[in-house]
Amino acid sequence: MKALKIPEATIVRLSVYSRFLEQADKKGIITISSGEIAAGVGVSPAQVRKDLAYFGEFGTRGVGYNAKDLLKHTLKILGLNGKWTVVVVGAGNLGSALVSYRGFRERGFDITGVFDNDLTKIGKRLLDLEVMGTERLEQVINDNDVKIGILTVPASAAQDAANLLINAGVKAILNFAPTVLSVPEDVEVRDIDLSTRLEILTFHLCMREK
Amino acid sequence: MKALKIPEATIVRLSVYSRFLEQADKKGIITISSGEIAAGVGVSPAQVRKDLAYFGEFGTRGVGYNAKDLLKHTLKILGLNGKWTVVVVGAGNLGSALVSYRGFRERGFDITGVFDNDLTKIGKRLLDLEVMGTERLEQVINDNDVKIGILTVPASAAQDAANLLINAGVKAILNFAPTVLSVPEDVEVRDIDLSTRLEILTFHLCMREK
DNA sequence: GACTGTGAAGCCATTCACAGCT
DNA sequence: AGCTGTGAATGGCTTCACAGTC
Repeated sequence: MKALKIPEATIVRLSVYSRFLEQADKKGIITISSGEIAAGVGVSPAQVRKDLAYFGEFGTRGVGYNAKDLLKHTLKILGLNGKWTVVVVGAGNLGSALVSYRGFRERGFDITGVFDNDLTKIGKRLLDLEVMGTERLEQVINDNDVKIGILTVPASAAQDAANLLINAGVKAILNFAPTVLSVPEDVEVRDIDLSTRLEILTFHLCMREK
Repeated sequence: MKALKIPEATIVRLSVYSRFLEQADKKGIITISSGEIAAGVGVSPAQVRKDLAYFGEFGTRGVGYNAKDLLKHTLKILGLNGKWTVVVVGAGNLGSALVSYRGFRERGFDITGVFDNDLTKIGKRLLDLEVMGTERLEQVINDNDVKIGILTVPASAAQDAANLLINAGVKAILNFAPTVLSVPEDVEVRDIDLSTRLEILTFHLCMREK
């Protein structure tokens, strides 16, 4: 079992398999084959087997995988055997929506702080949290051992906000601001660029009408 | 120049180049090189040239690209020379946030309807829109020639909502529900799975501490 | 001298096909 | 007979390197 160079696409699919296995397990399914998983998530059976094989031998030849077992393995691989505390910087519409997003909690993510430096937003209540000024960012991050930050500030404020997070000890950033962040190489960044996502669709719509 | 098989990654980058060029143009920059674009968006100069070359010869050897010109080309390629009307299905926190998301309007996307079948949400005001019941979906889509739908409903409701959109004539769906949609092959779907995005980060955090 | 456009090379991910178990 | 695990083949994207142009 060698965990040397794993394709990012494999990790993305692993997350999807993991959720699919959760459902299967809930339905009482005991044994599941690569073909069944593949059909459920829309990839090829060979892809499922290859992806899993990066991390070990979880199945039984001639039989398949034990659903509950494989679920545990996928969660472990993704680092989801435990809670993660997360902070959100940017308490606009998007940031506020993410604080209430159930999908995060269901997968073990706990948002422990929301920050903004807009005075009109500070003090606003979101679920059981109150929007704080960014001067309290460092303290909250230290107190709760936060390793992950979500950035939902305007592009113009994104680099500054990222620097605050990084200085306070955050090691991973999910960036919704449509801008390229520069960060030290021990910090992981992934972007979610909402407009770009829509533009992929418009591109294809245009292609088709030819 | 033939536009036969263009990598999805190229389209994603094109969207990023396009936004970068908008900023450059705003700053009064007339001429820009592949190296400058590359530095601005974090890719290699060769990648920039290769991406652009899929669609034509936009530059001048020995000189570079005309910023305004190239901007226009990229927008045209992405289908952004004009407005796109969009509907949002699911008026929860996330759907509501997207209705107000400025990034969409800045790139020519106009949200013309928000729908839900939760009676407590119908009638709620979001900017200049009022949340409607899904029975009015088809009419709004037809009246406004809507080709794009954004899905922000729970996973359990996603396939039904997608079917409504497709039956009404929508040809592209941006799906935030963590589930695999089945759609006819003339409909484009792209997923944004927020939890998966975070899980990529936790995976890497776990790798690192070894 | 500087920079684009592009064929060729290199690299990485997916698919194939089959040996190995049950 | 059925299904996993995997080396080999394939396919596709990125990088290289240079000819072509200003």
